[in-house]
Amino acid sequence: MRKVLIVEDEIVLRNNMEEIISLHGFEVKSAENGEAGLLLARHFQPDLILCDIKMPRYDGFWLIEQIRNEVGLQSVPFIFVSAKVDRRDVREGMELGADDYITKPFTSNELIQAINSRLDRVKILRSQTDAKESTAAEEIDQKELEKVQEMINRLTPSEKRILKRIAENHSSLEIAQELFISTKTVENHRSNITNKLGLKGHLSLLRFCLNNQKIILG
Amino acid sequence: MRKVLIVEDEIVLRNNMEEIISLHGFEVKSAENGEAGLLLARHFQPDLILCDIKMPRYDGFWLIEQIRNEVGLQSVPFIFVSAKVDRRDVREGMELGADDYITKPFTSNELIQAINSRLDRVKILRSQTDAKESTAAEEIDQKELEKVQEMINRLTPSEKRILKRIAENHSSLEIAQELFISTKTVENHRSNITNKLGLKGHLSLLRFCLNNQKIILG
DNA sequence: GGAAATATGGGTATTGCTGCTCATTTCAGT
DNA sequence: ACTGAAATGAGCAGCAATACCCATATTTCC
Repeated sequence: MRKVLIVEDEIVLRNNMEEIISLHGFEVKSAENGEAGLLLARHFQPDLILCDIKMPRYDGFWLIEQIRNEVGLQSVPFIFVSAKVDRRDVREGMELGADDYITKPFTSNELIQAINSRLDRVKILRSQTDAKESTAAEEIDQKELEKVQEMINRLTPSEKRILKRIAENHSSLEIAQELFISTKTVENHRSNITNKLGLKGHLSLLRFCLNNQKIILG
Repeated sequence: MRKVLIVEDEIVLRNNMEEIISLHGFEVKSAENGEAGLLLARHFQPDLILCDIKMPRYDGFWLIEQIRNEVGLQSVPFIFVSAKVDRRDVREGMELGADDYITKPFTSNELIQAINSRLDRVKILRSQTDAKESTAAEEIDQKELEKVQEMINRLTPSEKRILKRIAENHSSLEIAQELFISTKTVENHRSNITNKLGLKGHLSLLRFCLNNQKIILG
């Protein structure tokens, strides 16, 4: 389970965020200022940090500088969550190495999607290294591979989003919750994808996705 | 020398940005819309992409989706440079996998610092990868692999026979015909296999087989 | 401004996989 | 011969994926 650390001094907002995030399947811990946040980050080892800026006893700018200078923590995605909407604050936060900057007030939708997109982004950047290993075994059906790739590229953005998640072994219900849309919409997209890929029959799309996992996920 | 790609339709701003960035020691190329940007990105292989949103013939949102879906380009830092200051535009851009979002008008200082902080950030993320996560991930995979192999070996001959055919993407009906037994028998075996492997829920066995195809088939 | 594509949502039905219980036959083992 | 595991087969229930149908917003393109 992905671990999220919240650093926020307002207790109401902190509890609110904790609830939203844990309801979406994350393990959550929180601290109320920068100093406590750093100590907690060291032994909680979160997969992502959400952090306010204005806090007593070392603010968010202080915290991110500590995090980014600490070997074990410097690669953790860091998202500022702040009421400071001033352009200079945003720029300063990003220049200190933040990965995103959300301004208050925000919806739960925005929060969760920000978390997910940063986790996705980091995942891609970390898996970068594996991009060379396509040599012997996978050159069997080079034509097939390209054909599949081309077909996938003809899909619409939403369809691609959903296809990826199917290949990641998520059910329609899970995908619907992840994308904040109804299960029915996901299933409609699945039907359309199935048609566009020229598939037929029960479970054909699921089988296709699991068989072409590597192609779909990149 | 670091390579920067600019995708921007306004010619004045484009030239302006080109000048600023190249004066700071980067190699710069530019395109005037999303489609041209994608083609240029493919053979220029930039270290970072700056991109406007509002453009004729495929906008910035389109471009980032193409970039993020293309194996060779998906890890390139991508910064939106846009006059669209609406909150929803910013959120959409970040959710599509952008690494930063600068609103116009901006100073040359802001531009250069944004470029440098993203290049720094990506460098940290990439170096962290090679250090620990690849080896740790491989060890986990190795353990998982042995665990799976052992579980499979505890199955009876008939169960193994059926498991292989499931991994080969055959349906219960097909397996039944291949082995000259009734579909019901195949399904009974499937249930038993699912139990022995500690799986639960709908389609769990099918997903397991397609995910562990290589282990099961040898 | 109008047409087309896309995204979203609903309804209904079918198919195939899974979870249970049960029964019968075959065959190996101390 | 008796025990127990394995293989075969069936009935019944539930669930997820697919295949159709439909409607309505929004966006995009010309």
